Amino acid sequence: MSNSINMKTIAEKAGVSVATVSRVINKNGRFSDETEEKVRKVIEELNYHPNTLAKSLKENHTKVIGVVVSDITNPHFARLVLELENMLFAHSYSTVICNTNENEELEKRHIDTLISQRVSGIIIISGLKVYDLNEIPVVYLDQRPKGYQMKNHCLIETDNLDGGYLATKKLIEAGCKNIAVMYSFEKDYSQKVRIKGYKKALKEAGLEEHYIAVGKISTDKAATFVKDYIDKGNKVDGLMCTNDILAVGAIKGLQEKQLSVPESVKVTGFDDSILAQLYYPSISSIQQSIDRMVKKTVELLFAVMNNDKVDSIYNLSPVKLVERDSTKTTK
Amino acid sequence: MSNSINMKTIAEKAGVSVATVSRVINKNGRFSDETEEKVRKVIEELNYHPNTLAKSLKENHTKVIGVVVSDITNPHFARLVLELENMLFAHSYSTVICNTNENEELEKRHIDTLISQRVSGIIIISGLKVYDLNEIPVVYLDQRPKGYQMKNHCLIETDNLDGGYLATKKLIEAGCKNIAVMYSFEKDYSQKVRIKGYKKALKEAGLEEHYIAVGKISTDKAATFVKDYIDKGNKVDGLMCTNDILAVGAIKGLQEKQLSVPESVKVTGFDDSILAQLYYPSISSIQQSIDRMVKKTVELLFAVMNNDKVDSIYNLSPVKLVERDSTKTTK
DNA sequence: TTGAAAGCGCTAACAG
DNA sequence: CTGTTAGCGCTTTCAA
Repeated sequence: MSNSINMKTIAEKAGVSVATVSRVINKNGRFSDETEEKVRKVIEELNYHPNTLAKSLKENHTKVIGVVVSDITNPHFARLVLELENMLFAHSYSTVICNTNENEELEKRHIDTLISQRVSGIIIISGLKVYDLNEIPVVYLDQRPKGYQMKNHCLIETDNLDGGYLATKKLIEAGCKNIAVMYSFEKDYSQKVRIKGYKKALKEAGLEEHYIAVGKISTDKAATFVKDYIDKGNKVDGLMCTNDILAVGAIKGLQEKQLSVPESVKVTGFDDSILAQLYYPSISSIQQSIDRMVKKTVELLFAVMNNDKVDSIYNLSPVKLVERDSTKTTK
Repeated sequence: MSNSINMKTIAEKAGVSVATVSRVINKNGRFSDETEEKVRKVIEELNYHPNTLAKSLKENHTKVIGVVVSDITNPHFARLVLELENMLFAHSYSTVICNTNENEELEKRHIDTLISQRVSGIIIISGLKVYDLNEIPVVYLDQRPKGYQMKNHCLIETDNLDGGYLATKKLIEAGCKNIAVMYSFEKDYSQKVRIKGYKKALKEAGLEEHYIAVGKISTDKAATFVKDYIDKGNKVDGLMCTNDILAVGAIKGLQEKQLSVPESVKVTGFDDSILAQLYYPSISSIQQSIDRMVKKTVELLFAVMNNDKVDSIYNLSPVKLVERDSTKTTK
């Protein structure tokens, strides 16, 4: 083991009992300044680190939260996880991050491991499915899981409807007439709602709907499918993509078809990730309130953990459109 | 606590002793098929998850590895962490990921927490400094820490010298005569060595060295500093950047100065991250052997954990140049 | 093949 | 203010 010195060692060296050592470590009062000093000195000298395992076993709760995420290399998820980890750490909680690769079997194993570790709570950013861990609090973040029920499950999500609507409206305002939506046909809930927003905006403008379905989300697929679409003789001058990765691929594809962005076709992304900021042309994208969502998530999780009363176990965070070059009008 | 049913519950329900339950769970033999079936059935029924805390406390070791990383949103680090997590999980280890924001105080707190959790080992990707955790094995990955000593510390790193050399050589071969290196002046060890490679290549070609130092790594800073450099009347037709983020910023800056890439200036990045692949123009970049490094790291860590003999506690992983548009010759 | 029981390091009730 | 001690859930030795 990493360390065989324990409270008993400290107690003996300091000439006190283990109870006293425990008290000073946990600042539980009931000891004199003099005693405290003695104990602290020994702890320092021996570079003692209390065993969290034993503490948790005894206290019947751990200060660790499990975070289950489908793909940490997706910049949007990475941001979410980073902020979660920071905020949790500030509350003296550790974070165990689990990557599922969108694999159900793997996700199950990860969750079992988390349960065995007796984590205090779990945050799930994968949208795969709903879990009934009765004893252990779960908050779903950003991705609405299959089987979700408003009354039973905690969910913090983004206003995808408004996002889809705002993005599409921007294209309409920029003068686009043939506006298609590009999405992955492995449609998760977020995408569905974003598409709803798209429809709503088109309807208001009296325009027709057009769809470009892509396989698994990747820039290559997006480029291929948009080229196909063009080859089939379809007209597009506006393209609402359900995320930034698709938008990047779409622009690549359009350019290969000699359609310049934004001159010939205007494009919007979703997530306002680093891709949208850095790509050339830079991509107008829907920005989510990451900080707000993370804050809400942690608050809700802690509330459930403490059995506090909560106003609502659901929260919808607002979005805004960040305008960049991909939707510039060139008058 | 998440679960108050324990081995005793299972034992009673199954009409056996806790020792037997433990044996079947851990497949330790010494029980009949009949007994096993009984026990497994009860476990299933009660949806029992053994308490890892108690197990670890008793066994005096945990199956968890701590990973300390300076910035998970850096795509290069995200890749590393993802692969580590996958590989560790395949070995039945959990991963606790800690983000330090390059903050020494925070890193210290994180490491203390990991020690208290009695993690079996720690992988550090931050380059901040060397830690002496005597009892607990540490492997430094990708970033050589300050105070590193070949004899005492485990390190898996990339051949930064060759990387810097290859990138610069590419620029030379592409006909560049005024080749500058752009780096962050918060120079970490990797950057220093990449710059060494740059010098080596220039020397071979009999060219002069030029430096553009940027503050904290960011695209904005990179753009600003490169514009400054041009404004001061300096000539550049080749730019070796010590990472992809700087390269992206540099290209932005050059373009704003009406210097097109690669026509007027050729640029190389480092890390071959998604930025290099997606940016327009796409950026030639040095690719590291992520999979190999991760594999070596885990192997080394486990070897140290098991007190196995190891050939070497150091490993240098090869790099290669991935050529893209930013260094294309336009003859 | 099985069970009883000690003990991992810690906290907290209880006694002083 | 301080110490003694039971017990958290598990593994493992020892005995049967």
